[in-house]
Amino acid sequence: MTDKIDSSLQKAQTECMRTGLRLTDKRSKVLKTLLQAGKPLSAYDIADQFKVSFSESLSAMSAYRMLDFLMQAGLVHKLETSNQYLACSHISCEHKHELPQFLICDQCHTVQEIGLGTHLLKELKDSIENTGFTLSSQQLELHGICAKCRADLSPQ
Amino acid sequence: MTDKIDSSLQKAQTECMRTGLRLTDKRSKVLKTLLQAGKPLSAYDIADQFKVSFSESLSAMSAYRMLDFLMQAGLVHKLETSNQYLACSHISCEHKHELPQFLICDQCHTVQEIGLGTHLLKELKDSIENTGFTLSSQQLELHGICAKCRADLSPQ
DNA sequence: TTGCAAAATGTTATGTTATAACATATTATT
DNA sequence: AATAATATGTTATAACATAACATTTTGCAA
Ligand SMILES: [Zn+2]
Ligand SMILES: [Zn+2]
Ligand SMILES: [Zn+2]
Ligand SMILES: [Zn+2]
Repeated sequence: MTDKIDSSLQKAQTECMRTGLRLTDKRSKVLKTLLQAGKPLSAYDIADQFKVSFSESLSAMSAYRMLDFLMQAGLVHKLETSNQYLACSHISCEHKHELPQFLICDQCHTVQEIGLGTHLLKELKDSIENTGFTLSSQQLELHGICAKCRADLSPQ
Repeated sequence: MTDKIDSSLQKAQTECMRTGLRLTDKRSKVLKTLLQAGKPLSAYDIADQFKVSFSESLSAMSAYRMLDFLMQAGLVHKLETSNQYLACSHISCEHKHELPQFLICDQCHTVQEIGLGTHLLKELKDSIENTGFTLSSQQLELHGICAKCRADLSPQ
Protein backbone atom coordinates (compact mmCIF):
# COMPACT_ATOMS: atom_id res chain seq x y z
CA MET A 1 0.00 0.00 0.00
CA THR A 2 2.67 2.43 1.09
CA ASP A 3 4.79 1.11 -1.77
CA LYS A 4 2.08 2.01 -4.23
CA ILE A 5 1.78 5.50 -2.80
CA ASP A 6 5.53 6.02 -2.77
CA SER A 7 5.91 4.82 -6.31
CA SER A 8 3.09 7.13 -7.41
CA LEU A 9 4.77 10.06 -5.72
CA GLN A 10 8.06 9.08 -7.32
CA LYS A 11 6.49 8.79 -10.73
CA ALA A 12 4.72 12.11 -10.29
CA GLN A 13 8.00 13.76 -9.39
CA THR A 14 9.78 12.28 -12.40
CA GLU A 15 6.99 13.27 -14.73
CA CYS A 16 6.91 16.83 -13.43
CA MET A 17 10.65 17.16 -13.81
CA ARG A 18 10.39 15.95 -17.38
CA THR A 19 7.71 18.50 -18.25
CA GLY A 20 9.29 21.38 -16.37
CA LEU A 21 6.70 21.54 -13.60
CA ARG A 22 7.70 22.10 -10.02
CA LEU A 23 6.24 19.50 -7.71
CA THR A 24 7.27 21.22 -4.50
CA ASP A 25 7.34 19.61 -1.09
CA LYS A 26 3.92 20.97 -0.12
CA ARG A 27 2.33 20.07 -3.45
CA SER A 28 3.72 16.60 -3.13
CA LYS A 29 2.32 16.34 0.40
CA VAL A 30 -1.11 17.43 -0.82
CA LEU A 31 -0.96 14.68 -3.43
CA LYS A 32 0.20 12.24 -0.75
CA THR A 33 -2.75 13.25 1.42
CA LEU A 34 -5.11 12.33 -1.39
CA LEU A 35 -3.30 9.09 -2.19
CA GLN A 36 -3.43 8.06 1.47
CA ALA A 37 -7.08 9.00 1.81
CA GLY A 38 -7.95 6.76 -1.12
CA LYS A 39 -11.21 8.61 -1.51
CA PRO A 40 -12.33 12.05 -2.64
CA LEU A 41 -11.86 14.91 -0.21
CA SER A 42 -12.99 18.52 -0.24
CA ALA A 43 -10.32 21.22 -0.31
CA TYR A 44 -11.06 22.00 3.31
CA ASP A 45 -10.84 18.31 4.25
CA ILE A 46 -7.46 18.18 2.56
CA ALA A 47 -6.20 21.16 4.52
CA ASP A 48 -7.36 19.54 7.77
CA GLN A 49 -5.89 16.15 6.93
CA PHE A 50 -2.65 17.76 5.83
CA LYS A 51 -2.22 19.28 9.28
CA VAL A 52 -2.85 15.92 10.96
CA SER A 53 -0.55 13.96 8.68
CA PHE A 54 2.35 16.34 8.52
CA SER A 55 1.97 18.51 11.63
CA GLU A 56 2.32 21.45 9.34
CA SER A 57 -0.20 24.15 8.62
CA LEU A 58 -1.97 24.54 5.32
CA SER A 59 -4.67 27.11 4.69
CA ALA A 60 -7.64 26.17 2.54
CA MET A 61 -6.52 28.89 0.16
CA SER A 62 -3.20 27.14 -0.30
CA ALA A 63 -4.93 23.82 -0.70
CA TYR A 64 -6.95 25.25 -3.59
CA ARG A 65 -3.83 26.59 -5.25
CA MET A 66 -2.00 23.32 -4.91
CA LEU A 67 -5.00 21.40 -6.18
CA ASP A 68 -5.09 23.69 -9.22
CA PHE A 69 -1.48 22.86 -9.90
CA LEU A 70 -1.99 19.14 -9.41
CA MET A 71 -5.00 19.14 -11.71
CA GLN A 72 -3.06 20.97 -14.40
CA ALA A 73 -0.36 18.38 -14.04
CA GLY A 74 -3.00 15.67 -14.51
CA LEU A 75 -2.26 14.16 -11.11
CA VAL A 76 -5.55 15.05 -9.48
CA HIS A 77 -9.13 15.22 -10.67
CA LYS A 78 -12.03 17.25 -9.38
CA LEU A 79 -15.43 15.66 -9.07
CA GLU A 80 -17.81 18.40 -10.10
CA THR A 81 -20.82 16.54 -8.80
CA SER A 82 -19.52 16.51 -5.23
CA ASN A 83 -16.98 19.32 -5.18
CA GLN A 84 -14.26 16.96 -4.13
CA TYR A 85 -10.79 16.13 -5.31
CA LEU A 86 -9.07 12.79 -5.75
CA ALA A 87 -5.72 11.50 -6.94
CA CYS A 88 -5.68 10.11 -10.44
CA SER A 89 -5.71 6.32 -10.37
CA HIS A 90 -3.31 6.15 -13.26
CA ILE A 91 -0.30 7.93 -11.88
CA SER A 92 1.84 4.88 -11.37
CA CYS A 93 0.74 2.99 -14.44
CA GLU A 94 1.32 3.85 -18.06
CA HIS A 95 -2.37 4.13 -18.81
CA LYS A 96 -3.04 7.41 -20.55
CA HIS A 97 -6.55 8.84 -20.42
CA GLU A 98 -8.00 11.60 -22.52
CA LEU A 99 -11.40 11.61 -20.87
CA PRO A 100 -11.40 10.52 -17.24
CA GLN A 101 -14.49 8.61 -16.23
CA PHE A 102 -15.73 8.08 -12.72
CA LEU A 103 -18.27 5.75 -11.21
CA ILE A 104 -19.44 7.24 -7.95
CA CYS A 105 -21.27 5.08 -5.42
CA ASP A 106 -24.05 7.09 -3.78
CA GLN A 107 -24.15 4.57 -0.94
CA CYS A 108 -20.56 4.30 0.28
CA HIS A 109 -19.17 7.25 -1.70
CA THR A 110 -16.29 5.30 -3.12
CA VAL A 111 -15.15 6.37 -6.55
CA GLN A 112 -13.81 4.14 -9.23
CA GLU A 113 -11.86 5.69 -12.08
CA ILE A 114 -12.53 3.52 -15.09
CA GLY A 115 -11.46 3.37 -18.70
CA LEU A 116 -14.25 2.80 -21.16
CA GLY A 117 -13.33 1.21 -24.44
CA THR A 118 -11.78 3.56 -26.93
CA HIS A 119 -14.30 2.36 -29.48
CA LEU A 120 -17.20 3.46 -27.30
CA LEU A 121 -15.55 6.76 -26.47
CA LYS A 122 -14.91 7.44 -30.13
CA GLU A 123 -18.54 6.76 -30.92
CA LEU A 124 -19.64 9.09 -28.14
CA LYS A 125 -17.25 11.76 -29.31
CA ASP A 126 -18.28 11.44 -32.96
CA SER A 127 -21.93 11.54 -32.05
CA ILE A 128 -21.43 14.80 -30.20
CA GLU A 129 -19.17 16.44 -32.74
CA ASN A 130 -21.70 15.64 -35.45
CA THR A 131 -23.92 18.26 -33.87
CA GLY A 132 -21.25 20.86 -34.64
CA PHE A 133 -20.03 21.01 -31.09
CA THR A 134 -16.30 20.79 -30.43
CA LEU A 135 -15.51 18.83 -27.29
CA SER A 136 -12.70 19.94 -25.05
CA SER A 137 -11.21 17.43 -22.68
CA GLN A 138 -13.72 16.73 -19.96
CA GLN A 139 -14.84 13.94 -17.78
CA LEU A 140 -17.81 11.73 -17.14
CA GLU A 141 -19.20 11.37 -13.64
CA LEU A 142 -21.74 8.62 -13.35
CA HIS A 143 -23.61 7.89 -10.16
CA GLY A 144 -25.11 4.67 -8.90
CA ILE A 145 -24.44 1.78 -6.53
CA CYS A 146 -21.15 -0.08 -6.53
CA ALA A 147 -20.92 -3.87 -6.71
CA LYS A 148 -20.10 -4.20 -3.03
CA CYS A 149 -23.01 -2.07 -1.84
CA ARG A 150 -25.30 -3.83 -4.27
CA ALA A 151 -24.28 -7.17 -2.74
CA ASP A 152 -24.89 -5.83 0.77
CA LEU A 153 -28.35 -4.63 -0.22
CA SER A 154 -29.49 -7.93 -1.69
CA PRO A 155 -27.55 -10.52 0.35
CA GLN A 156 -28.53 -13.79 -1.37
CA MET B 1 -41.16 32.79 -28.29
CA THR B 2 -43.73 33.74 -25.68
CA ASP B 3 -46.00 31.12 -27.20
CA LYS B 4 -43.39 28.46 -26.63
CA ILE B 5 -42.93 29.56 -23.03
CA ASP B 6 -46.65 29.69 -22.39
CA SER B 7 -47.23 26.30 -23.90
CA SER B 8 -44.41 24.87 -21.81
CA LEU B 9 -45.92 26.35 -18.66
CA GLN B 10 -49.30 25.01 -19.68
CA LYS B 11 -47.89 21.58 -20.33
CA ALA B 12 -46.03 21.63 -17.04
CA GLN B 13 -49.21 22.53 -15.21
CA THR B 14 -51.17 19.74 -16.92
CA GLU B 15 -48.46 17.20 -16.23
CA CYS B 16 -48.22 18.17 -12.56
CA MET B 17 -51.99 17.94 -12.15
CA ARG B 18 -51.93 14.49 -13.69
CA THR B 19 -49.23 13.25 -11.31
CA GLY B 20 -50.64 14.95 -8.23
CA LEU B 21 -47.90 17.55 -7.90
CA ARG B 22 -48.72 21.12 -7.00
CA LEU B 23 -47.22 23.57 -9.43
CA THR B 24 -48.04 26.65 -7.38
CA ASP B 25 -47.98 30.20 -8.65
CA LYS B 26 -44.49 30.88 -7.32
CA ARG B 27 -43.11 27.59 -8.56
CA SER B 28 -44.56 28.29 -11.97
CA LYS B 29 -43.00 31.75 -11.92
CA VAL B 30 -39.62 30.28 -11.09
CA LEU B 31 -39.97 27.95 -14.04
CA LYS B 32 -41.05 30.90 -16.19
CA THR B 33 -37.99 32.82 -15.06
CA LEU B 34 -35.79 30.00 -16.33
CA LEU B 35 -37.72 29.61 -19.57
CA GLN B 36 -37.45 33.32 -20.25
CA ALA B 37 -33.77 33.41 -19.41
CA GLY B 38 -33.08 30.66 -21.93
CA LYS B 39 -29.81 29.97 -20.23
CA PRO B 40 -28.65 28.46 -16.95
CA LEU B 41 -28.92 30.65 -13.87
CA SER B 42 -27.70 30.22 -10.32
CA ALA B 43 -30.28 30.02 -7.53
CA TYR B 44 -29.35 33.53 -6.46
CA ASP B 45 -29.63 34.79 -10.05
CA ILE B 46 -33.08 33.29 -10.21
CA ALA B 47 -34.18 35.01 -7.01
CA ASP B 48 -32.90 38.33 -8.36
CA GLN B 49 -34.50 37.89 -11.77
CA PHE B 50 -37.76 36.80 -10.16
CA LYS B 51 -37.98 40.11 -8.31
CA VAL B 52 -37.35 42.06 -11.51
CA SER B 53 -39.83 40.10 -13.62
CA PHE B 54 -42.67 39.84 -11.16
CA SER B 55 -42.10 42.71 -8.73
CA GLU B 56 -42.46 40.16 -6.01
CA SER B 57 -39.90 39.07 -3.46
CA LEU B 58 -38.26 35.67 -3.44
CA SER B 59 -35.54 34.69 -1.03
CA ALA B 60 -32.69 32.52 -2.27
CA MET B 61 -33.82 29.94 0.27
CA SER B 62 -37.23 29.79 -1.41
CA ALA B 63 -35.61 29.63 -4.81
CA TYR B 64 -33.68 26.53 -3.72
CA ARG B 65 -36.84 24.89 -2.46
CA MET B 66 -38.74 25.64 -5.61
CA LEU B 67 -35.87 24.41 -7.73
CA ASP B 68 -35.86 21.18 -5.74
CA PHE B 69 -39.53 20.73 -6.51
CA LEU B 70 -39.08 21.54 -10.18
CA MET B 71 -36.19 19.13 -10.49
CA GLN B 72 -38.20 16.36 -8.85
CA ALA B 73 -40.95 17.07 -11.33
CA GLY B 74 -38.41 16.75 -14.14
CA LEU B 75 -39.02 20.30 -15.31
CA VAL B 76 -35.64 21.68 -14.38
CA HIS B 77 -32.09 20.33 -14.42
CA LYS B 78 -29.10 21.29 -12.38
CA LEU B 79 -25.72 21.62 -14.05
CA GLU B 80 -23.30 20.25 -11.51
CA THR B 81 -20.31 21.63 -13.33
CA SER B 82 -21.46 25.22 -12.98
CA ASN B 83 -23.89 25.13 -10.07
CA GLN B 84 -26.64 26.48 -12.27
CA TYR B 85 -30.18 25.52 -13.09
CA LEU B 86 -32.01 25.46 -16.39
CA ALA B 87 -35.44 24.53 -17.68
CA CYS B 88 -35.68 21.18 -19.38
CA SER B 89 -35.75 21.62 -23.16
CA HIS B 90 -38.28 18.86 -23.50
CA ILE B 91 -41.18 20.19 -21.50
CA SER B 92 -43.38 21.10 -24.44
CA CYS B 93 -42.48 18.15 -26.63
CA GLU B 94 -43.18 14.49 -26.05
CA HIS B 95 -39.51 13.58 -25.98
CA LYS B 96 -38.82 11.49 -22.88
CA HIS B 97 -35.28 11.35 -21.59
CA GLU B 98 -33.83 8.92 -19.08
CA LEU B 99 -30.37 10.40 -19.07
CA PRO B 100 -30.22 14.13 -19.79
CA GLN B 101 -27.17 15.19 -21.71
CA PHE B 102 -25.80 18.69 -21.95
CA LEU B 103 -23.28 20.32 -24.21
CA ILE B 104 -21.92 23.37 -22.45
CA CYS B 105 -20.05 26.03 -24.41
CA ASP B 106 -17.17 27.36 -22.36
CA GLN B 107 -17.01 30.43 -24.60
CA CYS B 108 -20.56 31.81 -24.63
CA HIS B 109 -21.93 29.61 -21.83
CA THR B 110 -24.94 28.48 -23.79
CA VAL B 111 -26.16 25.00 -23.05
CA GLN B 112 -27.68 22.60 -25.48
CA GLU B 113 -29.70 19.70 -24.14
CA ILE B 114 -29.24 16.87 -26.59
CA GLY B 115 -30.46 13.34 -27.01
CA LEU B 116 -27.79 10.85 -27.94
CA GLY B 117 -28.86 7.77 -29.82
CA THR B 118 -30.45 5.11 -27.64
CA HIS B 119 -28.07 2.61 -29.19
CA LEU B 120 -25.06 4.55 -27.99
CA LEU B 121 -26.57 5.12 -24.56
CA LYS B 122 -27.32 1.43 -24.22
CA GLU B 123 -23.76 0.58 -25.14
CA LEU B 124 -22.48 3.06 -22.59
CA LYS B 125 -24.79 1.69 -19.95
CA ASP B 126 -23.91 -1.91 -20.67
CA SER B 127 -20.24 -1.16 -20.64
CA ILE B 128 -20.54 0.37 -17.19
CA GLU B 129 -22.82 -2.24 -15.72
CA ASN B 130 -20.43 -4.94 -16.87
CA THR B 131 -18.05 -3.69 -14.20
CA GLY B 132 -20.67 -4.64 -11.59
CA PHE B 133 -21.73 -1.06 -11.04
CA THR B 134 -25.45 -0.26 -11.07
CA LEU B 135 -26.18 3.07 -12.69
CA SER B 136 -28.86 5.30 -11.28
CA SER B 137 -30.32 7.96 -13.51
CA GLN B 138 -27.76 10.65 -13.99
CA GLN B 139 -26.70 13.10 -16.56
CA LEU B 140 -23.78 13.87 -18.82
CA GLU B 141 -22.28 17.33 -18.87
CA LEU B 142 -19.82 17.79 -21.66
CA HIS B 143 -17.83 20.96 -22.15
CA GLY B 144 -16.40 22.46 -25.28
CA ILE B 145 -17.05 25.11 -27.91
CA CYS B 146 -20.40 25.43 -29.65
CA ALA B 147 -20.75 25.62 -33.41
CA LYS B 148 -21.43 29.34 -33.38
CA CYS B 149 -18.41 30.21 -31.26
CA ARG B 150 -16.27 27.88 -33.31
CA ALA B 151 -17.33 29.76 -36.46
CA ASP B 152 -16.54 33.10 -34.82
CA LEU B 153 -13.08 31.87 -33.85
CA SER B 154 -12.11 30.67 -37.31
CA PRO B 155 -14.07 32.99 -39.65
CA GLN B 156 -13.33 31.50 -43.08
C1' DT C 1 -68.33 25.75 7.99
C1' DT C 2 -65.24 24.98 11.08
C1' DG C 3 -61.25 22.73 12.70
C1' DC C 4 -57.30 20.19 11.85
C1' DA C 5 -53.21 18.42 9.46
C1' DA C 6 -50.22 18.78 5.74
C1' DA C 7 -47.86 21.39 2.53
C1' DA C 8 -45.89 25.66 1.06
C1' DT C 9 -43.60 29.81 1.93
C1' DG C 10 -41.17 33.36 4.88
C1' DT C 11 -37.27 34.47 7.65
C1' DT C 12 -32.92 34.29 9.97
C1' DA C 13 -28.86 32.05 10.81
C1' DT C 14 -25.13 29.29 9.57
C1' DG C 15 -22.38 25.96 6.98
C1' DT C 16 -19.65 24.97 2.84
C1' DT C 17 -17.10 25.93 -1.31
C1' DA C 18 -14.27 29.14 -3.82
C1' DT C 19 -11.82 33.39 -5.18
C1' DA C 20 -9.68 38.16 -4.63
C1' DA C 21 -6.07 40.91 -3.09
C1' DC C 22 -1.94 41.79 -1.24
C1' DA C 23 2.25 40.44 1.69
C1' DT C 24 6.20 37.54 2.27
C1' DA C 25 9.30 33.89 1.14
C1' DT C 26 11.66 30.95 -2.00
C1' DT C 27 13.84 29.86 -6.33
C1' DA C 28 15.98 30.54 -10.79
C1' DT C 29 18.60 33.61 -13.65
C1' DT C 30 21.75 37.17 -14.64
C1' DA D 1 24.45 40.03 -5.00
C1' DA D 2 20.55 41.98 -7.74
C1' DT D 3 16.54 40.95 -10.08
C1' DA D 4 12.50 38.66 -11.71
C1' DA D 5 9.50 34.92 -11.49
C1' DT D 6 7.21 31.61 -8.85
C1' DA D 7 5.30 29.82 -4.67
C1' DT D 8 3.26 30.31 -0.29
C1' DG D 9 1.07 32.93 3.73
C1' DT D 10 -2.70 35.64 5.27
C1' DT D 11 -7.00 38.03 5.55
C1' DA D 12 -11.18 39.15 3.65
C1' DT D 13 -15.10 38.30 1.00
C1' DA D 14 -17.96 36.22 -2.58
C1' DA D 15 -20.84 32.47 -4.08
C1' DC D 16 -23.39 28.34 -3.22
C1' DA D 17 -26.26 25.62 -0.10
C1' DT D 18 -28.78 23.90 4.04
C1' DA D 19 -30.77 24.03 8.92
C1' DA D 20 -34.22 25.42 11.92
C1' DC D 21 -38.23 27.40 13.12
C1' DA D 22 -42.31 30.73 12.24
C1' DT D 23 -46.24 31.81 9.50
C1' DT D 24 -49.43 31.22 5.81
C1' DT D 25 -52.07 28.62 2.63
C1' DT D 26 -54.39 24.51 1.17
C1' DG D 27 -56.89 20.17 1.29
C1' DC D 28 -59.88 17.41 3.74
C1' DA D 29 -62.77 15.53 7.18
C1' DA D 30 -65.81 16.10 11.07
ZN1 LIG E 1 -7.00 9.98 -13.90
ZN1 LIG F 1 -20.71 1.49 -2.62
ZN1 LIG G 1 -34.51 17.69 -19.88
ZN1 LIG H 1 -20.62 29.17 -27.69
